[in-house]
Amino acid sequence: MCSAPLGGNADLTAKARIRSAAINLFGQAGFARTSVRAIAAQAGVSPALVVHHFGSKEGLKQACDQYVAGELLDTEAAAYDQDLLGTMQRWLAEPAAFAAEFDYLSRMILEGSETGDVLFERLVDRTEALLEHGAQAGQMSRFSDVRTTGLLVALMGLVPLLMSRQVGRVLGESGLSAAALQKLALPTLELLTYGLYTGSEALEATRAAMKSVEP
Amino acid sequence: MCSAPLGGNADLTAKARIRSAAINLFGQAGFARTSVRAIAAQAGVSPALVVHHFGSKEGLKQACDQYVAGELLDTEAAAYDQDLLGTMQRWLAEPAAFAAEFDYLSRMILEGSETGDVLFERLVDRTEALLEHGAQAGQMSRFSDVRTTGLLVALMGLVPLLMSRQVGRVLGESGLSAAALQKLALPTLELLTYGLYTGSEALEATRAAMKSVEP
DNA sequence: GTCTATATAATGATAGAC
DNA sequence: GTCTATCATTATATAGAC
Repeated sequence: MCSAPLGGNADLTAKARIRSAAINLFGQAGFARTSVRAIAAQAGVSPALVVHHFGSKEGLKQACDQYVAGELLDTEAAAYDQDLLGTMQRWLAEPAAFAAEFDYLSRMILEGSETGDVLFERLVDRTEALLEHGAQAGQMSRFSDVRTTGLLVALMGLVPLLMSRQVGRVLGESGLSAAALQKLALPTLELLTYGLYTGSEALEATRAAMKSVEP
Repeated sequence: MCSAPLGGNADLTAKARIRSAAINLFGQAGFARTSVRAIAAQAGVSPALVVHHFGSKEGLKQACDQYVAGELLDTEAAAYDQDLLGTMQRWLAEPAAFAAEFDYLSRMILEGSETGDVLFERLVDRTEALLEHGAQAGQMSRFSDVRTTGLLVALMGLVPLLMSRQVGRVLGESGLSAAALQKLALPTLELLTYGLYTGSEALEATRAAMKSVEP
């Protein structure tokens, strides 16, 4: 609510317009495939001004990283301390006002920026804490390795965002639209509630296989 | 077994050496960040020869796509018709002889090549079939939307490969090593066996929330 | 702060000799 | 098939006027 969605750029300062354009283009095409010229063109300024404000293309990227990470953490803090998966899905359900930021976030995590790595690790931390809390409250299963399980659950929550193109393709939607999320919600909950296997044969088989290797 | 792992390149033809170098470098750094010159250098040939054999950088990429996809499907066919998740984990457990191909496969899926998209859709198809078979045999749960559940399970199996860097980071391993896979195996099976939630409250809440939106 | 003009380097691709 | 040499384009970044 406090953060202005991108899009109506006319009244922003040139610096903010450049950053906004960069978030858009980096998010759409990735860092390497996006030129300073293209960013300048979309922002309606000269290429030189981009460098003047951000030092270099790399500097611009880091500014974008910081900005998006900040937006994310602010909004996250504002939206009570509920689980992150729910929070993210709430954002995603919004009328795509934050679509550009989410595309950028996806690139940030996929293209290996330091800020993205830190953000991801924080997500795993929170998910792990969520699992511990849920287990204590009796609402969630107890797992032998909570850290790794937290990693897996965090990945499950994140992967539709990271692979929005393929998810959209399979579901017959364009990207991670509201309709696509709608289709994902129930199956995700079913899978997390019933599990995939009806019995523990697969699990026991894996346990046995691992014991025979590890002595 | 029938496919020669990369690495010992000395006895290959120049064309094969170029393709091998390209798979390595594209897999490590991505398509846009890898130059034809760098590929030529690693293959020990001139940049011009790369273009001579493959027409263009884009042509080289498509040749790599086809090659890796072919390797994958061949090996897949050879390894009886078991489930893909198991097959992939078996490959991944190999002493990293196929590491380059897997890095490339990851790029292929993440960077949106047509071949990668087709490969992914096939993976979802197989996973869906696996779910149907498992449900009929009584070994797997029945889901309201088998297609979407197949998508989710396929994503779960694929995501450690696609995010090997972050997974390695969190697990204290370098990338998706054999040790990292070892750490992932049991928690994955636990999650798929017990599910995350002990009760169906979360599921029912989602069902209710969706009914109130959809009419 | 913002521009035009330009330096400098790297890129993908071509021409033609061997 | 393979090379050297080179072209044309594009990239990031700088210099300096306004």
